[in-house]
Amino acid sequence: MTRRHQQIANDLREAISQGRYPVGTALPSESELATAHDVARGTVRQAVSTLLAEGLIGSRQGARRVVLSTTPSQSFSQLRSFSEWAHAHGHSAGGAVVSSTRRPADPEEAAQLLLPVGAEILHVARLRTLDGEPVLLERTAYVDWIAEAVERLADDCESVTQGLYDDVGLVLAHGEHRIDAVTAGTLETRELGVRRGSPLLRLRRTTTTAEGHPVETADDRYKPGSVVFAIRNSTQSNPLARKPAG
Amino acid sequence: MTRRHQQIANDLREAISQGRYPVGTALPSESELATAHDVARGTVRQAVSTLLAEGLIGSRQGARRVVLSTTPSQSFSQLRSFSEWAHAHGHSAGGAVVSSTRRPADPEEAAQLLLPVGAEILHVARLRTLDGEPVLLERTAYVDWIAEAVERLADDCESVTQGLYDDVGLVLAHGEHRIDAVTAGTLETRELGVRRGSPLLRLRRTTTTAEGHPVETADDRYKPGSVVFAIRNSTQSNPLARKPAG
DNA sequence: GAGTGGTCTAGACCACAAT
DNA sequence: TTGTGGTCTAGACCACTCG
Repeated sequence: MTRRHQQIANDLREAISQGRYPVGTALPSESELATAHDVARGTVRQAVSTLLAEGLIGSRQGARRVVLSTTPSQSFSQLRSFSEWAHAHGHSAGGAVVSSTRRPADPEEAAQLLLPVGAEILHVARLRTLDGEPVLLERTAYVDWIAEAVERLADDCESVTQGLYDDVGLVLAHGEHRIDAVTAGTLETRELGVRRGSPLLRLRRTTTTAEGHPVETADDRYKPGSVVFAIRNSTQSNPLARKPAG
Repeated sequence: MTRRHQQIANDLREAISQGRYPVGTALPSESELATAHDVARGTVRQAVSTLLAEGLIGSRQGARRVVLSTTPSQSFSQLRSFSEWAHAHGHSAGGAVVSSTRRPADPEEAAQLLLPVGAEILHVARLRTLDGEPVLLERTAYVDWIAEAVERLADDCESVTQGLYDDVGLVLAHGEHRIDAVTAGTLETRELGVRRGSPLLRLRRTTTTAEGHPVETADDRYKPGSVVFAIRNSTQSNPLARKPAG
């Protein structure tokens, strides 16, 4: 079932990406859109608010909404799942488990997963490839109630997210991400084929279910030049934060 | 004037950050909040939708809203302005102009600023310090209609954003950011005091006015260990995108 | 001053979750 | 079955922008 506000948002998104409203131009007014789609004004407002949150348009009281960008941002699942993201861009994704061990959580992992220090977790290191090229080394700590399902996955499983959904119906709904740069260590030097000491883009993330229960916390290190992270923000919606390192 | 929905959002944000609703617990229902604040249900929904966008809470049809995090994210102005961010964290910010020249825009700058290649821009390199320590080398290209105001700023101007607002009333409203990792070059080696070839966190950003007119495009390179970028996202709101490098 | 988006109300019905 | 959030309506008033 597509809701009316979704339909209106889709229509606008498509019109923008097709160039009917170039960057800098104004969108039709709320009342015009309401009349055109035969809905109440509130429904139109709900539709444009999603485009606002996506950073596609800007809004100011008294003036018509303005197009800021023509390229929509990606879905959460694409951000979370390496393979889903790769496929959406026409690349093939691969993966291989480097190591898989159960051990007590270190203080950092315990804090991220809301567990007591020393609680048992499953630690998995995976090498991910894009079109056969290694681009990413991923170290993940899983909470124990999902550990068995993770261990049942094939070593070269292409999509961990999909595998866990198929097996136990797990749906990941929220994520917290921290991005910084680090130096390649011994493991990255060997697995990613980079020089020792070269820069890597690091993404640390903790993912939770819809109820807010932590499932995994990961440390992903990207080979330089392979991936860029992009954010649009504004006075009206601000997802990105700069933090002191720690 | 604080709107009623803002007041409700502030109350909830404060209650969450004070631990009245720990991570994982449920918020009161919409109708309870509506009764408690003596407003219509729509007003409550507007309030909780801002917390949803901030990633503080999660929401599912049929179940009460759940607290995901107790730490609010920062404002857009803090992200844009290095000095404002520093002050909010109890640090002192400094700056010094390394170079300032007018020259034709290169293809990358022209594309970001929606200018023809070769149009004149003002290029400024600045070293930014945190508590006296150099942490960031910033190269910015400004469009010509703001160039004179930028040149009027003091060389050790602490906040460029504030200076431009005071001088010509410029307000920056939207930003697009791309994050990756690069290797320190000659200039960074000298100014940031890092070893040649060491990793730097790079943030490239383009900022526009509320109307969507580009004002500046910058390339900021952070000393490793000085800052981390953080993002919260979910199936319900997704600001961050992963892009193939290019 | 006319038009626009921002706020707010008071209702209605539906889809989904919990029990 | 009951309660919850999600959708939608039809109106009202206000703050702001722009010609």
